[in-house]
Amino acid sequence: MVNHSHSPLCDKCSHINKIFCGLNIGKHNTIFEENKSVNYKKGMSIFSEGKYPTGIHIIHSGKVKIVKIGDEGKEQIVRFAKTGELLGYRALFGNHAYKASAIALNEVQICHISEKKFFNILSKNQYLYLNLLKKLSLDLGRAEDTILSISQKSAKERIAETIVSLYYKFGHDKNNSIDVQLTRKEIGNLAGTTIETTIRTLSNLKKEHLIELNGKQIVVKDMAGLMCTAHYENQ
Amino acid sequence: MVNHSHSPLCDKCSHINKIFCGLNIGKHNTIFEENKSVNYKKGMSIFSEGKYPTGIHIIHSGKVKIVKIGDEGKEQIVRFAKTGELLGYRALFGNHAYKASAIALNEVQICHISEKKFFNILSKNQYLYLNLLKKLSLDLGRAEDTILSISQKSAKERIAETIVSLYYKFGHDKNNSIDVQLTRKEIGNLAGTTIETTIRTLSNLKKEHLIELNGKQIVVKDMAGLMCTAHYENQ
DNA sequence: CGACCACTTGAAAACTCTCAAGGCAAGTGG
DNA sequence: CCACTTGCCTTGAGAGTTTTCAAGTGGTCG
Repeated sequence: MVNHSHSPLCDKCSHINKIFCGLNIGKHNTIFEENKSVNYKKGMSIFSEGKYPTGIHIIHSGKVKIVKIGDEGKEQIVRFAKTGELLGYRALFGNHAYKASAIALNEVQICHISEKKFFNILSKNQYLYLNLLKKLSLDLGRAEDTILSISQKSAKERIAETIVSLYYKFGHDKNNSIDVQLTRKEIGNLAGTTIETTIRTLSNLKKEHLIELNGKQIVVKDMAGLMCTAHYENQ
Repeated sequence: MVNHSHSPLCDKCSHINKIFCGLNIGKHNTIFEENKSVNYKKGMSIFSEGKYPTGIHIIHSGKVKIVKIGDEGKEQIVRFAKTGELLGYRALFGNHAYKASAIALNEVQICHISEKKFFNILSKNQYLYLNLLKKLSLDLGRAEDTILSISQKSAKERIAETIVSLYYKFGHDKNNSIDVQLTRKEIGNLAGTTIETTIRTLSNLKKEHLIELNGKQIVVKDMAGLMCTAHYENQ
């Protein structure tokens, strides 16, 4: 299933990773030189809900969805992560099993740092703590925004909001086509609704000339209108 | 509005606060001796969405709800905090305005530590970082659980789940009466539903002999049944 | 070509919300 | 002490949204 490649060595991560960016070059090498990156194909899981963490993961390249499984096996996306982000540190700090799974959305390369090594690095680089605290704070803030949205907004508002979020999270090309490919089902569960409602709503947004749809590609035609529809407040 | 009392000195916090519990006695004094505790009456806000933090707050005693305000001014409770917990550190670490408000649920005493002093303490007590990371990790996990619940569960399931959560968060007396008084509206918005649906659902749960209602007092009569109704999985 | 998967559409059913009205208890002012 | 106000709780009924179920399309892959 998993392809262990001996190159590239993951000192490359040091350049793409915001959280580790302050480490000096010498230290970089000691962190990453022994680590191998691991490749995951679309749909493969990087870690799974219920398992125990053995360290942290750094996304060398690619996009990942963090999902939880509900009672009837229905998947719920709680977050995305992309190149340069850390995964799995929450379970490590919380000292418990993973409470969600990480699934590759496309071809993903992951570097793994063992728990021991990670805490060792932490103890020597205090600002890393601050970076992690900041990251967790932002994630928690976003999660709470999501709670607010799902609780109080209509399906249409939530889907419009979801599109805006995806636009900012994953970026877009010069045509404003969002740089991520999700199924209708995934968009629906991001917005906390069913696939049918998602399809109907996307259709409506298209009719209102707010977006354009080309298969899985979503093109934002009228960001202001979308934000207005979403009652979007936060960046 | 606010009653500044010069006693008790807040070194008392050191005993009730899990996050600061490892500080040695000498350091305790330097942290807390200059701080005054502030009293808040029920309904008063300790800090408000949109304002900028000047430090962190420690709940010396009492119960607090963390709320966000939705588009139409509708309140959404995203979290509770009680005696011994820290408030407002997220905005501090994230380096942004408060994204939610903290409202006293009953008589609350709060100690405030300035930003400067707080970071100073942090820099000298590395394990504090770990405690905070752990706390944030758990909060994020809980927020994501909430997202899952609100997205996938019915109103009845969510209200049953809310009762179970309140039971564990705030504790209960020997009769299994939950140790917090919330309005129907607050319970509803915790569960992500309206006051009417909340009332009807609580009624149904009572008819099914899962709970007993005495005004705002909720007594758990059949925890197993409640958990089953809620499809409750996590502690 | 057939199987499969994702997408789409329609119609009915179910759930939840909204609106309206009334009850009850506590607090206020005459 | 009583009328009045206020806030919270409760119930009913209809409206509205969203889900569910069913059916069908289109594209891809072996």
